[in-house]
Amino acid sequence: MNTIELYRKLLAKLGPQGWWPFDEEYHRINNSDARFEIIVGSILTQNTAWENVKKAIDNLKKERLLSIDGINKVKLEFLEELIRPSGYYHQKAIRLKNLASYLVENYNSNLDVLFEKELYDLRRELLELKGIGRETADSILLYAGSKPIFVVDAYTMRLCNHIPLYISDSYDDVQRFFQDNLKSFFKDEEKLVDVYKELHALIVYLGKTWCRVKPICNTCPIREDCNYYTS
DNA sequence: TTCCGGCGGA
DNA sequence: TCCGCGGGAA
Repeated sequence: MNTIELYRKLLAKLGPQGWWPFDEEYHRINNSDARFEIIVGSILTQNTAWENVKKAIDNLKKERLLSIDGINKVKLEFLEELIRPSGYYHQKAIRLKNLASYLVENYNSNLDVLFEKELYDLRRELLELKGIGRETADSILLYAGSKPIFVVDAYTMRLCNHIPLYISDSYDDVQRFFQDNLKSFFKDEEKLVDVYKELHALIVYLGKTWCRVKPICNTCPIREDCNYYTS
């Protein structure tokens, strides 16, 4: 079992996951607000079930506040109220407003300028912001910016240990492992970005459904390749 | 009760 | 490295 096989097997068994920006809606309206929505989602979903994030995003849409200027102008207390379903709403409201004001002041609310920056320069820059750690920064870069960077999360770590695919507790090491493997196989950068997007989504689904803290191995789609099940 | 597409602070 | 943050659904 290697990263390529993992990708192929998960895609074959589970199908494409339809994460951003695979939705037709995001292809159709490939504008700044759509990209900003991905950024907002990546912050709201921090340790939070996606269903709850959707409610928060719907609330923002309903109030027509799901834009850089909208978040920048809205009162903090009202923003908290709108995003309450996504949990941690005090800190997440502050994180959103920090980010929005940062985008207004430094990029004149223009995400195209933001994503023109070199990948790792921009990554360092995003990590400076309060409320954006490695996973959130990488989600923003990959899903909103279509930059070639692989998102690692708790599921990825667990899966790597169970198979085992690569043993490490280091986010950076696991990320480098996936990227080195996949980019040597998928030479075309656009394809590589799509693989990064899809594989992370597939791993999340796998982790949410089978490879949990208490794994449900007997129906897991990759149990035959996993040492955790076969031993 | 558990778990969720983490993060900052100490 | 551990802890608080937090609502919603199973």
